[in-house]
Amino acid sequence: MTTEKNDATQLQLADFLPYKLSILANRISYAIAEAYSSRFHLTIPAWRVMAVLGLEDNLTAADLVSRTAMDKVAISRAVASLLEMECIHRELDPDDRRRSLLTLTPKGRDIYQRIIPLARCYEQDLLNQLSEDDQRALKQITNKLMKRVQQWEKHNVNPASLQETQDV
Amino acid sequence: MTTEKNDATQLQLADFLPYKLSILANRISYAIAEAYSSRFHLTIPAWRVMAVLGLEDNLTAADLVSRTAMDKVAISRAVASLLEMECIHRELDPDDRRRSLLTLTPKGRDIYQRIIPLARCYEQDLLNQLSEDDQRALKQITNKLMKRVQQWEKHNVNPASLQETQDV
DNA sequence: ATGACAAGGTTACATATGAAACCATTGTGC
DNA sequence: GCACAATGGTTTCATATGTAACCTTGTCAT
Repeated sequence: MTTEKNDATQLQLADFLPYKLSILANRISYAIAEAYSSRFHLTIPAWRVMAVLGLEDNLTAADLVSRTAMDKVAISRAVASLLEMECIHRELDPDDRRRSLLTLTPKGRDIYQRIIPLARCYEQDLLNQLSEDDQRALKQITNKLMKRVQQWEKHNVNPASLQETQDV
Repeated sequence: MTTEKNDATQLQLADFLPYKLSILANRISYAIAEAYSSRFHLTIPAWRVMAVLGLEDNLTAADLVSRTAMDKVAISRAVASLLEMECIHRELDPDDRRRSLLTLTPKGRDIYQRIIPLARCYEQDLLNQLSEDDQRALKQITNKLMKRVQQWEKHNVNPASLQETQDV
């Protein structure tokens, strides 16, 4: 381990938290996606839509947007592909014909229920690397970081100008 | 907070660790990228290349691949755009004319040194949300998780088949 | 009613990305 | 030396993604 200079004018990418998180998260997501895409030909967005519909029926595309943090174009495309695969069923909302209500088909539910244990298996394997304390800590830490990022986005400013607003 | 069923046949996306990490990391990266791309017109891959070259001169594209976890096509494109912006300089390696050696230009180094504090500011703002203990814990946790993901990739198998090999 | 504007979704376009084919150079076996 | 494999990098092509334009249906004030 060569201890590089770590002053303000240097930056070791491998020690830079945002970089580390990005690499870690992408590799985890990619590994899991590999598992279910090879078995069920689902993309990540399509799987996320199914995951939400597995918990709640008769959702609109807008509901999916708010529950998945994906934009509406991605939802639209994921829905289109799931319709073609006959994993979900769509019908117009009689009360508002701009909306359509989405539900898993039996086939979709079957696939859903086969992916769940797969996904949980990966997650559990990761959690098994951590002590109980670590698991609790990780949960708290990600929540804190997420809250802060949301503040960045809400205020649409850089952290320097936020440094006083710890109390928001 | 409606406490949903949390048995093996259901999955609350918002509580699914890989999903949370993915959303968190992407939003952090995006926010930071927004800051330097708007100021300096750099993409994420281009910035990563500069970050590495800021620490070490005369690297080849292959060196960049191994130091950034990006594939060689991404490196090639980032290098091309940085050359056009005159942020880096390229010369053939006299010992092996397949290789070329990359170095920041004065202009590139200037931009580099203006991005560093910006990047550190965001990172520090995130770390400021955490206690000292949390910061240490996060570092350990990400290291542990990363090691495990590398095992997944190395063995090219799903975690079920790895569960005995905690000792690798 | 009716015209302006908002909401739900889809389509079109421009850009980003990755896998595989490719070109040039170097190393290797004979 | 000379075929042939391996290495370093770039280009091509097919796919993925985001932004903006768009179409349809609803809402609201007049």
